[in-house]
Amino acid sequence: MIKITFPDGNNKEFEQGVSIELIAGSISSSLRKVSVAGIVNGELYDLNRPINEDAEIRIITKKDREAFEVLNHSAAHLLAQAVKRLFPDAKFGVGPAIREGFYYDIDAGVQLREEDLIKIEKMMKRISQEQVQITRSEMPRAEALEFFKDDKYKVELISDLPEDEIISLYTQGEFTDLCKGGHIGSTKNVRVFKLLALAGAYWRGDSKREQLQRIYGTAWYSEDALKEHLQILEERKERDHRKLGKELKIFELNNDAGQGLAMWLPNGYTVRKVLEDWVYKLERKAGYQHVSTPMVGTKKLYEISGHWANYRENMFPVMERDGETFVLRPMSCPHHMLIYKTDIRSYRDLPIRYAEIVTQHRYEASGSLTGLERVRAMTLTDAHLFVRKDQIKQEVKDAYYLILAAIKTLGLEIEYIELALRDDKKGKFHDNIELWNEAEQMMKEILAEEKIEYTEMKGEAAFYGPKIDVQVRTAMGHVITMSTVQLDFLLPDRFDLTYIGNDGEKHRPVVIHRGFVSTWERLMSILLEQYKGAFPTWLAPIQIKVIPVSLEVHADYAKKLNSLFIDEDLRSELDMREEKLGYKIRDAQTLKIPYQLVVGDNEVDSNQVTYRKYGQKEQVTVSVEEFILLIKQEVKNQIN
RNA sequence: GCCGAAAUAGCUCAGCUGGUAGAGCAACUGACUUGUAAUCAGUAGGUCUCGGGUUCGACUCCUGAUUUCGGCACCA
Repeated sequence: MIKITFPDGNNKEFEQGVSIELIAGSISSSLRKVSVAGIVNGELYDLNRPINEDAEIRIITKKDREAFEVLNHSAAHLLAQAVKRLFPDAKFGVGPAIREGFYYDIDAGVQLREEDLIKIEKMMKRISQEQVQITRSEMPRAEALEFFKDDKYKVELISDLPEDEIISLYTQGEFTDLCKGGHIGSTKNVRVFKLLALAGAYWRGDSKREQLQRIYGTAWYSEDALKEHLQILEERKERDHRKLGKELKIFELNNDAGQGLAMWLPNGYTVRKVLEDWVYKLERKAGYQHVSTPMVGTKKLYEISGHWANYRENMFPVMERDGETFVLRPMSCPHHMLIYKTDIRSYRDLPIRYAEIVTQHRYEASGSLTGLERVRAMTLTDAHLFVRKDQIKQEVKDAYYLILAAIKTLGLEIEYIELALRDDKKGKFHDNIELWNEAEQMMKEILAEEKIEYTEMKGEAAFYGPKIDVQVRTAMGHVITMSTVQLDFLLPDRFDLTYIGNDGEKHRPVVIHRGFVSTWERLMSILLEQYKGAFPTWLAPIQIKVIPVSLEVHADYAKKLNSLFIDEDLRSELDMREEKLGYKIRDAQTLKIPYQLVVGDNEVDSNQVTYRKYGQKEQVTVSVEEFILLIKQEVKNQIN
């Protein structure tokens, strides 16, 4: 007999070799029906996998997050089996469950086309109907290498496992896959699914290696759930900043201007200017000094910093004149280093915080360009903090909390905080391991002291140091970096930055690089998606639309109001077109203008306004003074 | 950059198996003069992304390029 302990601490004796399915059944038959797998001593177990020793278990039912993973993982196997039937030469990379479904990386022997997905999906349905048992087996590593000898990808995966590893396999009918599990028992349980996309994906994420074809799909426990998911995918398109940016006239991308070179339209630039002014004030209050530096610099400048060696491929082509070579500035740290050097610095001067609204150019790979999210010319408020070592922690924390406050004001949700560290594999990191360890250790201490939860990302650091990245999720489901605080012990060295300590000796300052709320371009894309284009009043390009009921009778009053609002520093527009009232109202609503004012006899007679707030049905009538007060309060408090 | 797909009027889209294009909205003109999501009528608008080819004839088929989209890689 073995002892099975449940999550609530209770335990019960079972025969050795009992399974999750049997345990669930012993509790109730209804529980058994909704069970899909179990966690046994921290490991994911199939329903029928024997449990041979005392164990803490948790039964996973269809409602649990893990159940979705199990189903989708099995769907990936089903996909592979179907591909193998249709393309017998097919070889397989990896096929995991992901956040919203699954994928499998496949080398089908031929180039798959999108229309093949239909055939593959049909085959999957057929295999599902065959109700093939999915069974687990284990074999020693050497045997597994022999078993998979025809699939070079699997061989490579197995070869990377330790010598003494027992390899687990899952077999369904004629198809066997290398896999840790767990799975869902039978192909009949993978009934509701849809293949969504065909894409390229480099083997092992390495662009120097072969490119496999990745098929994405999603599997659910019911038709309704699948339908709902597909509905969500549709609705996301409504939030897409590219669509909203066009509808609301925020920005324009035109090939004659150049790929990834966005133009800000009046509405977009208005929002950007509000953001710029806001951030400028925040930085001033936080003790930053603003500087301004040129958009072009010598190649030499970036050779000193090390950016030329690391990123020359991602810079715009060089310009040469009179024996000098120039580049369009891809970032601003070198300039700020030089500004630091304009004077002898004392330990009493530090920290020095330079901020700048910087336009920078990067020749991003064509395939990575995405609306305003990823562009080749971008403007951001960049900052470099020059600090003593004993000031690092406080300055990093202050910078971090300033970022957090800003993100909160913008009403954005943080997906997670990432600590980007170096790893041994990539060659880009500078080679002073001692400095690296010190910097990484300090970042970890800061995060621990502030009780900030974070995810470690090895190999994601900048070449000069570790960084704390604030990640947000876009409407389309991508995670992108919003803000960053980076610790840099390298560039001060390269630029030979010094300050005089209280010992009278020269010391090296440390630089903290800070990206505040990404670039204005990317921030705009995030905000558009966040607000679905309905900007809060303080950001809205047009805050008020004044609509006279009758052009003849109410035009003067409408004009008077509009001028009054503009004098009060509010962004108001007048709709004097010869159109029907309903038409103008619809137009104002479509443009998602926060305050829509319809003025007619009632308002003229009483010197009042009747407003309708965007997103609300009700109409409110107040005095003009009251309205101005109300809206100014809202702007001042940056209410979302 | 790589893999897959797409490109038709300012915008959103239709256009069957090849016979040189159509709708709605927007624009313009005129009429209507309006109290909370589209008034009516008319006019104009297109090298069907750009080259090359097949064909009597190409928006449609083939081919090359460009851009966009979905991914991958990259992201100082």
